[in-house]
Amino acid sequence: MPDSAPKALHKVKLFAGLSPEELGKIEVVCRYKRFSANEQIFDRNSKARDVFFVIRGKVRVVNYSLAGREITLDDISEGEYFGELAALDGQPRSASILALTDCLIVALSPVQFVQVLERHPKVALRALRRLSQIVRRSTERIMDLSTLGANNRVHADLLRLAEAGDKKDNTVMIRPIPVHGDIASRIGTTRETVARVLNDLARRGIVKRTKDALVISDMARLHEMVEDVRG
Amino acid sequence: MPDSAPKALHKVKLFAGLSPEELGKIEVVCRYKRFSANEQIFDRNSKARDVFFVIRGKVRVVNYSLAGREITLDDISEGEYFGELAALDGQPRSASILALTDCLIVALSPVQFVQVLERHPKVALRALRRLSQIVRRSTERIMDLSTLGANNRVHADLLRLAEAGDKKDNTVMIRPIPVHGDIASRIGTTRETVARVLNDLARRGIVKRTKDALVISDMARLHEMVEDVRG
DNA sequence: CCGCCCCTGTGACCGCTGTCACTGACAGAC
DNA sequence: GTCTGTCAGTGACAGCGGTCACAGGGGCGG
Repeated sequence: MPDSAPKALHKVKLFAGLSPEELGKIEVVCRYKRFSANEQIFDRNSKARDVFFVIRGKVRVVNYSLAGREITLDDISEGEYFGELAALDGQPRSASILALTDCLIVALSPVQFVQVLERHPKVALRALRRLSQIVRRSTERIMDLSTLGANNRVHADLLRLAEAGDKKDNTVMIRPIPVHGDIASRIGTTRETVARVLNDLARRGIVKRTKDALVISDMARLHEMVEDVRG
Repeated sequence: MPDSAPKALHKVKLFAGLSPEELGKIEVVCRYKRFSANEQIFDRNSKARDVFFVIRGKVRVVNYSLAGREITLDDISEGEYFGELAALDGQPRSASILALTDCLIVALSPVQFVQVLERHPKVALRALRRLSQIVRRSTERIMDLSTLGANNRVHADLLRLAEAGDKKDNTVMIRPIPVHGDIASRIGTTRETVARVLNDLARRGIVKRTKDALVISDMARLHEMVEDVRG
């Protein structure tokens, strides 16, 4: 067992507040796994039902259209988890998981997972809140896809990225510079469209691309551009 | 208190398995409400956090774009509930609720709701499974919106409607006949597009409209039509 | 320092589909 | 029976944006 084995679970926010003994009991029934960047962790429709906790690294929840188009559903960071859906309802996996970086993951069987939830109401509540969050994000996305055009979706996505950036009044630095293809895959359009929109915004002086950051210099105007067409 | 007051909660599937006394304890802290068809039950972004159980009637979860376009997110029937998101995470409501028919609803405060979940792990698990189901449906929808054209989304929606219809080999009766505008609002397109697609399918002999049902006479072909363009 | 590969920028084309503007059916109200 | 409102069917049109095809550019391994 690798050095990181003992007490990897203390990084898992879902289990915050559990006593060390309780954590230990869970830990002994977990299996450790390592994945390298770009490795597929599991595939949509596969049969296994384990829940996976990301101890180190970052993974992406994706799905592919039959045409091969890749749609990003979510990114999952250290301390979070994935695979609950199948563990909870016994259905096949609803999406595929891709390691974005080298990862250390621990896997818990569905039966054990459910036991933990039953024994620790606080944990169950935390799981409920997380699913709530996912539902909220999904419905926002459905609204965007249903009511906005492709270029407004780019604007909306920039605003979302800006949430996580270095804010300062009307300007925000987004770092690292997002890859166009990634944005496209999140919002359901093409790399080309993203590039065109970004350049259009640059020409209007709303965003700027520096060496290592994407700078939104006029958040207010960006906001308006989304609202306008929604209206 | 109306005749339907005593023991309305036994209709709520979420609480299945609770003893009559336990149910009673929950029931006494509930408030009864009636709504008429087309009445707004609550609005997106409103501040109240109650969970609502549908005792009789049917409601629709909707959202409106700033342009006024109505997007249907889900329909909720007797025995189900809505409003959990806000109750769980304290955020504003993520969507509006519209009564489709006259309804009898009981409301439970967020605090009480959470207490029930904490005291009854089985109930919490059921809630988790329900959210899982919602997440699955949402991601399917996101995939459809991101990868399919408008008319293929109509095909896909017909297939979904067919799931709930009278199946018999290759033909399915869908009753009552869905209103075009409703389909459009679910899949993010317009009434006109739905009409055109349906008539196109009729001309090809794949669906037929009878007095009181929409008959899909060639499920297989319909399936192919979706797969083809996905591929 | 040379290739290579991944990312970006842009033009041309054209098909899908949303919008607008009507017509027509049907059903319930009075 | 007539009126009115809701739902359905269809044509014309234009514009968004997906697709294809290249041209750079910058970083990294060897």
